[in-house]
Amino acid sequence: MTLYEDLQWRGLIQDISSPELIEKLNKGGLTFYIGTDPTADSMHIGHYSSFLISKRLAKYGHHPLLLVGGATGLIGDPKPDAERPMITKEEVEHNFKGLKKQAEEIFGFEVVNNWDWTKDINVIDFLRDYGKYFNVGYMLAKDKVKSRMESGITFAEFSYMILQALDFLYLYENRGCTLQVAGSDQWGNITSGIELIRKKLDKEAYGMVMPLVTDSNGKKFGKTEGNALWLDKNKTSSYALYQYLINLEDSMIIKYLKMLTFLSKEEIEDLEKKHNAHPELREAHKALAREIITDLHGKEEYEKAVKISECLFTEKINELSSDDIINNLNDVPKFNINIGENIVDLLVNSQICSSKREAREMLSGNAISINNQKITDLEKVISKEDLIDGKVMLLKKGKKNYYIGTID
RNA sequence: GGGAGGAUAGCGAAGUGGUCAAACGCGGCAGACUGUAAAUCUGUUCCUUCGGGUUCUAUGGUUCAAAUCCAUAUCCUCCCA
Repeated sequence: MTLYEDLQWRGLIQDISSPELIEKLNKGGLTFYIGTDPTADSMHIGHYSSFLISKRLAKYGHHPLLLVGGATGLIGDPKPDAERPMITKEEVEHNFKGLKKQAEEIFGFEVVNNWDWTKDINVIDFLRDYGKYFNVGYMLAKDKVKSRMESGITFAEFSYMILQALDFLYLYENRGCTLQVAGSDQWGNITSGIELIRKKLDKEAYGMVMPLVTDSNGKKFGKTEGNALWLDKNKTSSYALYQYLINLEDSMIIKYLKMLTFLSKEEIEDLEKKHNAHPELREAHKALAREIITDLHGKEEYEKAVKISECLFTEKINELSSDDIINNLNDVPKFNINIGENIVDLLVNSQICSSKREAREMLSGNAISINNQKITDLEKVISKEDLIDGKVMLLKKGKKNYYIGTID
């Protein structure tokens, strides 16, 4: 199977700028880049899904450059709905450092920063050297700009595409980079860069975009409400990641395996058969979790996550000793126990519930259990009897949120 | 600079003097069913010492009573210059 066929089979190609690219991809030897802006100090699982392409292409003999936008992060890529809030330069710098380190650790390729070649361009040069190549009509026709004409868009964000085009031009001229890869929402920005290169240098550059990874409801992969799934294991534990992956909906799991792992066609087809025969065994889910967590955090972390999950979600849970809990479940969220405290106060103080009202609601709704025993008594007071071996407490909220209580 | 319109809970959006802690939809959370899945159904979704308390951009005002009326400010959108 050629590279292009492989990418196609995995569902990773939404669009390419020219059919010539197919042959170039299959031949190898291209320098290409994929970028992101430092809007947070850690990447999340969404970044992983798109940046993974760098490893795929590298395997076939291409040269990846990872761009973290220290300059573009200060401006903000227009979102379809609303203007981004400005973040401070210090914040961007802080975020940049975090992302750079992560990108190097996880993907292992060179990281470049567009701040380096953008910071010294003055306004006049910017307008003459780049602005002169952009027709406003062309810019207005871009989807992202169009969708913002009603809700409003500032000149800063409007100009974003010029900055990104300039990046591509710079990398083309200075690093021999002829291809930019990104998620499909970047299509407009990529074509701007291709146009700029064509107009200024009379040279052909290429673009390729991947479809956004979404679930059956069109929701972005990795977007759990509230907290993102960070790649930094101190922000999102391997266990939390494992739980997320193992709980993905069945109908999407094969698609995810293709897009997010390096498993071969044969291996995935085999998993598909197993999955269809016995979906409740979640073999495909487990394979996905294994591949991703091992790649991100390493084998040990993965095994730990499996172990914790097995302890908590099988019959084993009733046989756990306090030592088992302390030694094995260290990725499970913790809280402090005060003997003599009312159960409602405990839930609020430990931030398991956000208010007493909610805590009472949970209790009366059968949602709370201690050491696997349902608690419904609002007046319950925590005593030594509630601790396993007098040391720890295993508290569960809902069906799958575990917390471990310890005494100081 | 002139004119018009707007700002309501996480989001979208009703409400234009009391019956408003504020309809409805989405999202969230929980329960049932299951397989730690999806779909579906049910409940819930400001805080509370369960008496009540604090909310509808902000500040002042009118009124027995304000999300609702008035004034000023801030922000946003559109149109004209």
